[in-house]
Amino acid sequence: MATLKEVAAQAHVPLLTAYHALSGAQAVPEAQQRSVHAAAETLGYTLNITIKDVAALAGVSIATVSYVMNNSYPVSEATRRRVLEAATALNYRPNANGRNLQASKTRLIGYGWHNIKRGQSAPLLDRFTYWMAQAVESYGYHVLTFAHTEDSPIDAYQELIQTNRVDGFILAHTNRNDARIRHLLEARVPFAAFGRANDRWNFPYVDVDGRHGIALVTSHLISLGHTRIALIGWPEGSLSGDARVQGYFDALDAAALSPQASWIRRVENTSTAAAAAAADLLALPTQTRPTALVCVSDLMAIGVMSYLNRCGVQIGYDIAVSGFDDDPVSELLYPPLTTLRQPIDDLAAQVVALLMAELERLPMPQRQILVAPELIVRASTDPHRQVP
Amino acid sequence: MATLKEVAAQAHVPLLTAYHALSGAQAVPEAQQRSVHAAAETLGYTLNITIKDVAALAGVSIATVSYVMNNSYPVSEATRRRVLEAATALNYRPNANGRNLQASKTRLIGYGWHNIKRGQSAPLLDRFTYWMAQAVESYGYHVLTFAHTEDSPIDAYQELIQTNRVDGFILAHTNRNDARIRHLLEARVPFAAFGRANDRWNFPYVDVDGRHGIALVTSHLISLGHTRIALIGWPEGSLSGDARVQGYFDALDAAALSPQASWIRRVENTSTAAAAAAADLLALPTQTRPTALVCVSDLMAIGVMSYLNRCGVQIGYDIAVSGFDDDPVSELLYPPLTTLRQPIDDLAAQVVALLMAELERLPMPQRQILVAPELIVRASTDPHRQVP
DNA sequence: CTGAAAGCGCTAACAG
DNA sequence: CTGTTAGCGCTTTCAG
Repeated sequence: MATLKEVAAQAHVPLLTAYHALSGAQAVPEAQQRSVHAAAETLGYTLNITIKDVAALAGVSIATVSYVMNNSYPVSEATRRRVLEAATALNYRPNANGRNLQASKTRLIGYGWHNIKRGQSAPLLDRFTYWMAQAVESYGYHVLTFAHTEDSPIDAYQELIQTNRVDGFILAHTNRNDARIRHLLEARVPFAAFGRANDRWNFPYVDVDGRHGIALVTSHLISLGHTRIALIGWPEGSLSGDARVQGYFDALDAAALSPQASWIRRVENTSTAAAAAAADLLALPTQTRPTALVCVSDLMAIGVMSYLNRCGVQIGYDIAVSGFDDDPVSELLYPPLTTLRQPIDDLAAQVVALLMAELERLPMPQRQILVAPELIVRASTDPHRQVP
Repeated sequence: MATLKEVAAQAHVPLLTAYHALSGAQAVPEAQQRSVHAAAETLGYTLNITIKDVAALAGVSIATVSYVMNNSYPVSEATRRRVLEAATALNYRPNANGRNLQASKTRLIGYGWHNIKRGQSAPLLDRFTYWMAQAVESYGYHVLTFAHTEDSPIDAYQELIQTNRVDGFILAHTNRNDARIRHLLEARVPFAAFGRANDRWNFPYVDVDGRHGIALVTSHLISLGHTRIALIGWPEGSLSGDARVQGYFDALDAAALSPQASWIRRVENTSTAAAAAAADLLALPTQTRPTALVCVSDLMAIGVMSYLNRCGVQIGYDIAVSGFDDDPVSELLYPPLTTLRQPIDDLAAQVVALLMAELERLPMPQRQILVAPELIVRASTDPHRQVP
C-alpha cells in the first residue's frame, strides 16, 4: 500500500492538501481535487492515516511521533508541537492492531454468555454488561462478548486464549465448581468474577451480600408485625444460595423467632417452581400458615404473585411477598414488588478493577468483595405504599 | 523474546520435550523438566507457540506452515502431514493479532448500547446480543460491545473506526434520522441495523413486521367477538411505530369495522404512560368504551394490566389486553399476556448476514428485510387458556 | 533530543 | 513444491 506522501508527490500537491482532497474535511480547488484522486487511484491508495503520514507532515521520524503520542520519551517543545499539529491536522489515531501486536496484548476483555432458556431470565445481566463495558473502557480496554453453550463453555474460552484474542475474562453467572474458573485458574489466565464458586478456590470476585440482603427484608417483615415468615430459596449447594437462606435465619434469630422447617422451601430458580412452593405453603393449617413469603429472586416472586393473584389473595394485605434483584418489571407489577436492589454499576466497576489489578499484576488490598444490596420497599409487603 | 527452539537448544532437549516440560501437557523426566525451566528462566521465555515453533518442529519454513494452515497454496502431502502433526503436537493456534495486522482487518464487529433508563426496558436486546454473537462467530468474527451515552453516541463510533478497532457495526434501537446511521453512511463504514430509520436512507436492515403483527392480534380480537378495540401506540413519527398503528387499521378495515379516534392513544413507550392512556379509555361512556386494548409493546401492556388489576377489572373476561415482543416475564404475569413473538435468533442471523455481505462486498438479493412475528395467544385475551 | 532499525506474528509475492 | 523476504503499524532499544 502506498503512503499519503507518495500520493501527494504524484499529484504535485502538499501532503495536507492531498489529505483534504481525500478526506473531504476541507475544501480543495477542483483541479487539485481531481489530480489527487487520480493519483490515489493509480497507486491503489485508500485513505488511512498512519504514523508515517504524521511523521512526513511534521518532518520528523516515526519514532519521534511515537514518543510524542505516548509521552514515552523526552521531546523538545518545538518538535512536540509540530508533531501534535500534524496529528491534529490529519486527525491521526494510532492503529490499535499495530500497537497491540507490538505489545503482545489485545486490550480486549472476554465476556461469554450462554443462552438463557425461557422461564429463566437474567434481567440483571444486560445492565451488568453495560456498566462493565463502561468501566473497562475507562482503562482503555474493550469488551469482546462471545456466545457459548451452557454445557461446554470451555472450548470457547480456550479458543480465545489460544488465539490471543483477549487479555483476560470477566465471568458472570458463576456456580459452585464452575468449570470455567477451574480452567482459567489452571491455565493461569487473568480473570475476575461476578459471583462466587466455592471456598477452596482463591480467585478475585465481587458478589452481592445476599445474606445481609435477605436478613434486611426479613427484618422488615418482622417489623411490620409478621411472625410466620416463609422462605422460598434455591436448592442447597450454592454458596450464594445458602448465604441467602442464612440471612433469613439471622433475622429470625435476632428477633427471637424460631424458624420452622415447614416454612422453608428450596426449589429451582423458576417462577413455576416458586408458585408450586407457595401453593404448598398456603395449604398449611391456619395456625401455622405463613403470612409472608420471602423469595430469593424476583423471578420466583413474580411466579408466586401470579399464583396468589389467581387465588384471589390480596397481596400486601393477606400475604406479603418479597423478591431479590429489582428486575425492571418489578415495580410495574400489581402490586409493585418489594425487593433488594443490587448496585449493579458499582458491582461492575469493582469486578473490572479486580481484573485490571490481575492484568497489571498490581496487588489489590482485597480480592474478594461483597457488596450490600439496598432494600426497596413497595406495596407487596407494605400496602400503604400503593400508588393511587 | 526467545523462541522455543532456543530454549530447547540451551536445555539440550528436543523441541517437543521442551514444549511438554513447559506446557505440562505430557510428563517429562525430572531432570529435563528442570533444565528446560532453567533455560526458559534465563532466556526470559514464557510459553507462546508461534508459527516459527511449528516450522522448527516440522523442519520447514514459516511460509509453508502458513500455506498449510490456510490451504492457501499447494503443498506436498508429506510436508503437509508433517506440518499438521507439528501443529497438533504443539497445540498451535495462529495469533489473531498478527493475522489481523497483516490483513488490515480485525474480524471484530462493534455493537454499542446506551444505558436503558428505569421504567423503560429492552428485554429483547440481551437475547439479540446472544444470537448476534453466535451468528457473527459462525463467520469467524467476534463482537466488541461498547457503551455510549444516549445523547452523543457518535464519538464512541468514531473512535472505534479511527483506531481500526472494528471492521463494521451492528446497530439496534434505531430511530428516525438516527445520527449513527447518518454518520456511518457518510463515513462509508460497513454496518447493518436491527430496525428502520426513514425511507430516504438506503442501508441494510432487518426489522420485525409490526404492521402485520398488530393486524394479526387485532384480527384475533375481532374473531373473539370484540368490536370496540382500542390501540395504545407510540407517538407519531417513527417508521415502525406508525407501521404498527397501520396494522390496526388494516385489521379493522378487513372486518369492515370503522376506527374511532377516541380509541387511539399515542403515548411514550413506558408503562405509566400506557396505564394513563388505559385510564382515559376506561373513562369513555359505556356505549363507546373499548372492550379490548391492543398495546404496541409488552412494557406498555404490563403497565395497563397493573392498572386494570388495581381497578379490580378481570383481565381477559371484562377487558382483553395484548402486547408485543414476548418479554420473558409476559407469560408469568397474571393473567399471562397475549403477545407477538419476534423470532429473535432469526432476526440476528439475518442482520449478521447483511453485514457480512457488506464486508465482503457481496451483492445481497435484498438489503431490507421484514420478518413476520408470531401471535402467542394467552389468557389476557382468551381466558380459556388460563393455566389451572 | 532525534533517527535508524529491529521485531511483535503473520501472509503473500517472488525466487529458486 | 518450498524458502526467502518484504511488509502490515507500532514501540523501543541503540547510536548519533
